[in-house]
Amino acid sequence: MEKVELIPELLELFREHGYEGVSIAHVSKATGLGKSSLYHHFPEGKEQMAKEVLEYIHSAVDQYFVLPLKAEGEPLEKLAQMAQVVETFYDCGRKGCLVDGLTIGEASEPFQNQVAQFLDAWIDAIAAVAVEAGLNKKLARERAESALIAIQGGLVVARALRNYQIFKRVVKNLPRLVLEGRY
Amino acid sequence: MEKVELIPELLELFREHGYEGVSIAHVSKATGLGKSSLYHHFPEGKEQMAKEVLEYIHSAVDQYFVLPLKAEGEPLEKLAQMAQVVETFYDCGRKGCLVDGLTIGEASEPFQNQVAQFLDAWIDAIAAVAVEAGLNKKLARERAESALIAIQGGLVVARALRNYQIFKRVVKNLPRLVLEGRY
DNA sequence: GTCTATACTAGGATAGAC
DNA sequence: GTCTATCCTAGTATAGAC
Repeated sequence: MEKVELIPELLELFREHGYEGVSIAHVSKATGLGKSSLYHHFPEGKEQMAKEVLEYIHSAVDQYFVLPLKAEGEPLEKLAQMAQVVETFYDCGRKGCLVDGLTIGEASEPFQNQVAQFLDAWIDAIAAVAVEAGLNKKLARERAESALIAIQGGLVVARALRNYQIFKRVVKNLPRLVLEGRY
Repeated sequence: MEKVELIPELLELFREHGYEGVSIAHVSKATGLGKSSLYHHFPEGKEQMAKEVLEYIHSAVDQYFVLPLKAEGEPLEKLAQMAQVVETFYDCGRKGCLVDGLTIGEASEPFQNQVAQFLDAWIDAIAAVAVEAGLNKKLARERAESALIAIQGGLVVARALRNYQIFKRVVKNLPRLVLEGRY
């Protein structure tokens, strides 16, 4: 098994169970590799696993969210497409999020910078689209923040109530939230 | 130390570290009680601790959020007061939330029902105020859900970016979010 | 690169004295 | 009701063979 195939597997584990909820034994079972093989690929253990997952996520966010938003296109249309990808990525809200799983607890402290980085990059890209659509900079940033708040909050509330329709509604309204300020 | 004084201490621990992030040793240190004393108060161990914290939170939500919203008063005014209490309760977003901490990971499964219950009670109370203000039932429910989504998402994003102004803005806009649908 | 075996630590929980 | 001492399991990590 190539290391590059390991990372998406680890991503699923971390976003489902959070950092402290994932044990090497879990990873071993999920990947089919023995503990020693895992330490061969990740000599610094679980912390390194999380860090490499975050690098992977950062580049995925760039590829699937940031770059398409920066491409040519109608603002509303680009946001609608982003919403589509968000829905898929989070499996309609069932999947949970790294922002959540990797910021809770003191064991998660080493990841805070990386999490903040990709989140900020995403917010910036949305804000740029809002500016493109005619909003002033300050308002654009606020709306972009609100979009991420809606996504993250939608994941938390949908999971807590086990009602994934809620997440679908949130995602569907994302373009309007950014461009009109409506939910 | 009375049991009733232990619960708020436990609440702080769980919302800061999440369920799996809290160890009995942590609890012992934070409360000053030895492990055996803790098991005297909570014979079923950590799981019981979390459950009693959730009971405590449920009654706190009733007392501080649900009842005031059900009392006589202007809808906008009642929501503004709720926002005030939310800001205090979460210490301007610094404190983290049980909905988060007690729904991540499989070890948290026993708490899902309790979490869903108090969250739902809170949403219902907000929706009732929205109906009072003239919104139809379906829209009122959606706006109330959006309010909780904004609170939870605000906590997650503010913590991740370590920018607590974001949470303050979210909270300040809560009444408008519910009654006008604006952020 | 993967395995088995093993060391070591931390976490959850209990027994029994005071 | 609290303590010390102890048990057991699960978790992290490493050694060394193949």
